[in-house]
Amino acid sequence: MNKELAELLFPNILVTPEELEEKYPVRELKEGAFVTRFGPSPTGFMHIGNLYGAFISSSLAKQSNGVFYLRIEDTDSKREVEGAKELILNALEHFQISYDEGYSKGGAYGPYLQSERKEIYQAYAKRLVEEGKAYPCFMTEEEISEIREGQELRKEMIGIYGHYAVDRNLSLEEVQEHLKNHDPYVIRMKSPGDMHKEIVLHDLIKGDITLPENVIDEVILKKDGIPTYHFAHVVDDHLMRTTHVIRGDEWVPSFPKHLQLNQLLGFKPCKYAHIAPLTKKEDGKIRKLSKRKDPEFSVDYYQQAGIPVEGVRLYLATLANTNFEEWYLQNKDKTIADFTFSFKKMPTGGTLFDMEKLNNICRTYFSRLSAEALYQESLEYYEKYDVSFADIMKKEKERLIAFLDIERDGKRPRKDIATYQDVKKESFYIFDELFYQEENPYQEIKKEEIDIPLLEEYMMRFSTQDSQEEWYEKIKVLAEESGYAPTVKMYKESPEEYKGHIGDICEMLRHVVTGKVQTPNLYNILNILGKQGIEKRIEFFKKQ
RNA sequence: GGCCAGUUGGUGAAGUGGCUUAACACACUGCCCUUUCACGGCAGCAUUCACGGAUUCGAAUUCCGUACUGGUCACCA
Repeated sequence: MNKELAELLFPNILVTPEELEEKYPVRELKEGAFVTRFGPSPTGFMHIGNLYGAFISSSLAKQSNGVFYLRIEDTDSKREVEGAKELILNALEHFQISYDEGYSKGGAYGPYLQSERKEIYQAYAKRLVEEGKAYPCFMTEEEISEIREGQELRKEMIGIYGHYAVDRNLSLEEVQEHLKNHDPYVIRMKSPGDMHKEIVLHDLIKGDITLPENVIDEVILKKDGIPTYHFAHVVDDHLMRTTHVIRGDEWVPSFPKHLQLNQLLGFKPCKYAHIAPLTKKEDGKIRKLSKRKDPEFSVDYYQQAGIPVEGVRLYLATLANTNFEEWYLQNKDKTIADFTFSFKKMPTGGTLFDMEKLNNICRTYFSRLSAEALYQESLEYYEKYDVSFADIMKKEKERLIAFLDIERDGKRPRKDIATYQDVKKESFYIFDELFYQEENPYQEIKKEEIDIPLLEEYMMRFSTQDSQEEWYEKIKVLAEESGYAPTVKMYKESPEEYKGHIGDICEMLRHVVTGKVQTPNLYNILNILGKQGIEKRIEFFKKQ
């Protein structure tokens, strides 16, 4: 009778599970190779949390010479957002997370778009019905919510199970009757579970977690014949021969369902690793990053803000494995690809996403870059987000690179740049067309403290031919002649004897020439600007 | 409310019975170096690991209870 029921429900499904098993054979991979996947649903933009999961999954596959694939989980047409699939693709590409097979790329285990796999899911659903492990349920939403209310009132477990599963044993005739009336229905699994029994999830990150056995007759096929996440996950990850399911830990509570589904279908379950969600602090409370509420965590925010791809990747790596940061700091010439990630070093609790930390990582990253590389990367950014500055960059390439190259030697590179935006912020004063356009370039400094005649005297002696030592020597002489201490030490010993010290002269020069309190080595900057350039700045300053 | 997990400094965290008078990084403070700032170096920043009890010669690390935080209980993923 189950056979007849299955035919009644799925008359058009001819493909059998056996054929599918054959079509998608077990992958021939080396021992220890991971097959992982990224399974986003196309419901809007990608956010950093999604990227985090993709990053971990791909890293694990790559380092084990396995396979990482992209599967689009679009089983909810109501929530699907147009263009979201492209957003996912773009984000993966931008953050250099490549996949071996998957949506838009193809592969032997496709299709990788769940909406195109309807037949496959139904083949397995049909088999389950045949074996009496699943059944059509014609309950209406009203009936179900009525049951729920009663359950809440009696403090019972909520859901369709046991005697609440009234359609479990519908006769063939009753089903036919419903079908004749075109009553909508879903397919539910017939749970063999026992509420009082427990199962264990051997989670690769969190360790063993004991959970109650599933007893709920979970919906596996919705009324439109499309599977729920639970069913699609079990069928797909089996057929696509996934070895390790890496997903957010919000899935832990539904693991018993997945286990049971695997058993019902006769599959060997994958290994599971549930990663802790990225969280943020809001009003003093910690909560999971949400796609809907936190657009500032959207992946293109980072692009716009000029945060380098590698900086984000490095930060994701430090979050993913708690020992990564130390390793990276100690291995200055290595990259992420050289690091081996392990489940053991993944955080078990929620991880707070810290922009300041990201910032710092980017600083370190930029400090290791050559001036030329920094120039190229920034140029790409500005060509997209600030064309006029990109033009200046191209026109004044040598000048900018000379500037970026200051103090960029191996041992103690400067760390003033955290984003591409900082390139402009830190360098604008070397370009006349930017500097003189500023509304008030001297905001940061106290004008009355500048000794203009002294600076003018200094310019009489200035020469771009001077070496740094000669340059410094000239200032020293000037200091002595004009009542400034030639060394800071001397000034500190008897401050009342001097107007100030040599550092003050340097500072005045810096202020007038750049309008900034903080710059890289002044000697280099003066040389980039040239004698005329500096004189022009002094004249300009006098007019302010 | 049921079930599950987590709780170490301002922050992220290392740590799974003695090597911990708690690593490392960020932030902060002070000093040093330096032509200023920055960079860098040094030092300071939890005598204590949510709280209470138990086990033990010995616990941040094991067990029990309490509190708090988070996750989850859809024909969403």
